[in-house]
Amino acid sequence: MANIRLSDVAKLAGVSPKTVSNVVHGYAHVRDTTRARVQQAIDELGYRPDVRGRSLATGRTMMLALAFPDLRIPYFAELAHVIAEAAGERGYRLLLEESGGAREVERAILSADEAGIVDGVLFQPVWLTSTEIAQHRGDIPVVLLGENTAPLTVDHVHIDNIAAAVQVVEHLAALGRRRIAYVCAEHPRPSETSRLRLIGYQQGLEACGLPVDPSLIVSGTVGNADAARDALGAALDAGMAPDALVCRDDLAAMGALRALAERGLRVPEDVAVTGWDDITLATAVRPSLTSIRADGRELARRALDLLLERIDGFDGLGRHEVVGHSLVVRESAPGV
Amino acid sequence: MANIRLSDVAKLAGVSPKTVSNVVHGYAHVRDTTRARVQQAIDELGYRPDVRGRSLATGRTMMLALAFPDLRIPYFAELAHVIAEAAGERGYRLLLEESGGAREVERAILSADEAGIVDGVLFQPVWLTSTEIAQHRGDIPVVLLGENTAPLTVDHVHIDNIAAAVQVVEHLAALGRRRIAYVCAEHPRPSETSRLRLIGYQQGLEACGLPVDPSLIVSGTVGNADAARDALGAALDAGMAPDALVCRDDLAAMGALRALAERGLRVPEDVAVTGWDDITLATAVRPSLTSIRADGRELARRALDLLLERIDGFDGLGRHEVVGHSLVVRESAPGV
DNA sequence: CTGAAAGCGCTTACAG
DNA sequence: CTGAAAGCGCTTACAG
Repeated sequence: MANIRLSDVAKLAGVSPKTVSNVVHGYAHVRDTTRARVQQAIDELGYRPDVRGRSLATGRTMMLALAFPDLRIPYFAELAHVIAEAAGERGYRLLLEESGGAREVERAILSADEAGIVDGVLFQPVWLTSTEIAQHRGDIPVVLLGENTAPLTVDHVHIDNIAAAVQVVEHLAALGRRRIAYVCAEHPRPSETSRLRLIGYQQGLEACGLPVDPSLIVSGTVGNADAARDALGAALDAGMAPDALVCRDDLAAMGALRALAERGLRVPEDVAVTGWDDITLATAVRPSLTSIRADGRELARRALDLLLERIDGFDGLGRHEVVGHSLVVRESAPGV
Repeated sequence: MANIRLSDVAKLAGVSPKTVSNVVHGYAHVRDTTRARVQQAIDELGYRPDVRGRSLATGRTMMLALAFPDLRIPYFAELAHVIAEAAGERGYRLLLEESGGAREVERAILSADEAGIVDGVLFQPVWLTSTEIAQHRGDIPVVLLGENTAPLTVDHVHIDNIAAAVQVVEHLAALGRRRIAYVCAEHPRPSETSRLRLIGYQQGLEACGLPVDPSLIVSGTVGNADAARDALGAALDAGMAPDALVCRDDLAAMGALRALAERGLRVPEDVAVTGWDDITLATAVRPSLTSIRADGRELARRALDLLLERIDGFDGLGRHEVVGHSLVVRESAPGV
């Protein structure tokens, strides 16, 4: 069963390839009778246009890549969903690429040794430095996502992590909490995301007139609830006695919830807890999580707009856009 | 900055396109000096082969699609991760397509009105019937995932849902539980997945000599922890008094945990709870979830093997393969 | 409003 | 071991 080509349709309908193409793309200025004849030939043969031919001819693949650490981390899966949806609305398919949070994979993603797969890349790096990013993927447009430092030449969309962290600390301080710990800080070197959240945490403490106490910083692996549970558990057993926890993300918060419960500490009565990302399951755990929520749809919209402008030829300096966030208050750290 | 083509490399190296192609693909039988000269030209020009040209010429896109309901459901995100990894090992990229669990989108996925995007499709349908599936996607090979009924002509990989559900019930019965409820059954019409799990649930009860009590079936929306919490909560408030819960999936189990805790019921002392899928977060909640775990890597391996055989021209009847599963015992329904 | 020709970037027999 | 030619399936100016 050989594939049916556009020329087969043209032959059957008795028109030129160009006319078939016009009908397929719904161009105006095709005589109605001609259009009907072509459409009938298409239906009769079961013709389905081949995107490779089109792509080679137009130079566009109508496919975008989204590169990020790991699909198994709920925040990224949910982000991918939103971006795929937004891309679809703009006529683009979305190809997901997982870096595994590995520096060399991130580098490989940017230096893509094959061309013609996607028209542009949305990239959320963890480890790549600004300089490395500057030498990007052939000449495919790239827009950076997340709280990294972006080179001057590259577009970048993110939320204000520092402000969000300050907000979290202020919320906890307003609840009367004084010994506000941070869980987990990556060890030994924090990612840019972690760094900004830590800065905001410290800034928030200072703004509230609370002492910054290094013994309240819990180090540990990020992106893993069980690791957070273990790290916090060890800290608690070693005598740390916080009355609130700023968790780096909701996964850490979930692990923290376990560690606290296992030690008979009540949330929020004894220890208030906040998460970050507001993943779907934040409302499913008990107590439900107070969390920082980025405006995902807005993030997707802005990032895509910037990327499509690049694809359309915009060649100016990198744009840096800040997307809104909010503190969603739930049981784990209720309002006053 | 026009793209560099293979012919540019050929010209610079002073060889034919064929030779460049040979070098790019690492074919043997290219003189070493020639290879070196070509490689130097490639590096010098920064040549990156264009996959569309290759794809058009070979007929292969080296891309596969994975179609399923929703990336935001942890089980699917984790499945996608495993399959993407396995596909990568075989030299294929994976394109994700979300159906949103909508029948018409599922149909559109299978009848794909564009050709040349992927070489084959891994498809986990929710609503499509066997007959509808039989008329599939142009002539692209399809392998079905999950517990649906597959047409005789289509390959199919799944776990034994009925046996797994029986196993769950037997585990709970061995703990001495007698009033084992099921959460949630889709209302009004269950998906094939739900149907099989319900059958196994009933079969398990009968095997254990326990009465099948329709009042212990909680109906509700699937794939949403909060919906499960509300549905179970309403049932409990209406007087249902189970001593164990077979939850349709881990999300339902998480919702159930909340509903129980909110009513002062202890898990597992008062009510034992089991989930299904063994998502990563199953170990993060408290109590951790006893859950059915499909062998995901095996599932990915078998499904991909079948699909690649089809792509290579195998044209026999549909193969149906059953992949292993296990009951992972944790706190929510411990061993005896 | 429609047609004929060239080209997008590769690979694949077929010669040599 | 390497070359020249044709073809994969589309679209895009350019004519008419």
